[in-house]
Amino acid sequence: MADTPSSPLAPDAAPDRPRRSDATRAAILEAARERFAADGYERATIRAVARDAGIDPSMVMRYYGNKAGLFAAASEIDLKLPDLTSVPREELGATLVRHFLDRWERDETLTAMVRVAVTNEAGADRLRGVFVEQIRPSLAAVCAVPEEDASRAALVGSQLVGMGMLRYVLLLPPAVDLDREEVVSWLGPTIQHYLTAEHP
Amino acid sequence: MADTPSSPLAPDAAPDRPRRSDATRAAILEAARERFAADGYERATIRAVARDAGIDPSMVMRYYGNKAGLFAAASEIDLKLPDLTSVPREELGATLVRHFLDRWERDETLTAMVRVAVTNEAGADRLRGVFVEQIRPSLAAVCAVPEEDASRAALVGSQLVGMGMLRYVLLLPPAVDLDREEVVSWLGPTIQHYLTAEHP
DNA sequence: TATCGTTGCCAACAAGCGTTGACCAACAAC
DNA sequence: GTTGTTGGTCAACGCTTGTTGGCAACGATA
Repeated sequence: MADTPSSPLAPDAAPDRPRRSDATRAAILEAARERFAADGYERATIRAVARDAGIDPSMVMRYYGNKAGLFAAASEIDLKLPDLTSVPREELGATLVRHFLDRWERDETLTAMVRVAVTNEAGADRLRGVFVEQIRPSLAAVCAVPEEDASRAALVGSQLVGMGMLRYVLLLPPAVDLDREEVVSWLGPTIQHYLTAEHP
Repeated sequence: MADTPSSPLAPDAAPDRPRRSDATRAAILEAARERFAADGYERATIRAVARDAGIDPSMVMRYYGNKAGLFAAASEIDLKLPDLTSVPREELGATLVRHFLDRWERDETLTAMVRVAVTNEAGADRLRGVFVEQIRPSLAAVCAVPEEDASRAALVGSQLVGMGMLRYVLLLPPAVDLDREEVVSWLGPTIQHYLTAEHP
């Protein structure tokens, strides 16, 4: 469930020499991200991904091993969270909200991750991994009570994920209609509070 | 997609006389809620629901028409939101948070709805319906700026749904580990603010 | 030019799905 | 006691899915 099929190439220590199939691989990944984002894990079929990418389904299998491997590759994500210690303390909340709105709107990876995570255990693992490896450490650096970093990060995450759900996944009209800076000015202080308050 | 198959009984105006099959129907619904909650729409198979209920798959079809009808029946929910106008104004937030934690923990209906809504359009409709018909009107009665009732409700919903996602669906450890009153004392003021602030 | 790994297509497989219709047992009404 | 209705099983259908293996064209290397 967690191996790297890559391709029948050099068995080891091959520092990723460019392959003739790189364009195809990229097309597959892009199609996969779109399908996973639109349909979730089960309804996103390998056949549909292949069709979108303009190739045969068996190519997807060759390059990514199986459906789980395809999702693993398509859901790799680096949130690129900024170094929060160099952000003016009173702008932490707004900065984070803006960053997440950006990340959510740049491509469909986050939507795909959430849609899959909700009904697929491997997807849920992936999302928890993002939380543990990226969100939590980044927030810990500026958390008001260092030993509460996990729960504070969970609170921040709950507000950000919740807005993402309503606005980008469920497409609830009043959430979609909020304009960007409106979201920032509402959620910013909330995040700020979860992060910097000494006590609830 | 939106008819009521019920059963081959009186064609109309039959005020739901008890049927001999009521126990079976209830068993099917309970099994369905569990399966939808655990697996989402696609992976929750009619065969599995029938197995859990101890009957034949074709019974599910007879009583609920098809899979969509089964979900429609299993996802009927009344949040039973209290009349917020009779809640002391400064306790609005805490009251709402407690109510939602209760509702989420009483049975698996909410988890099922969220799990399905994320990958199934009918499920998403259902959840948006709950928002429009139950959450929004209830909150509108106490909204600080009446003409902003939709966006305020979306903000409140985003925080509540987000915590529900992390705590009951994704089972993110630090969100699961928060104890109840801790959640109330963090989210309460947030909800309170979204609801009663004149301005972000 | 001959070789060999790579890229791609095609056809098929086994399994699982939602759904259907025929059929039987128990009950209720007359 | 017969008859019609209801509750339930069984076996099958058509379809889609993930996945596999064989085979042909291509491109670099020798």
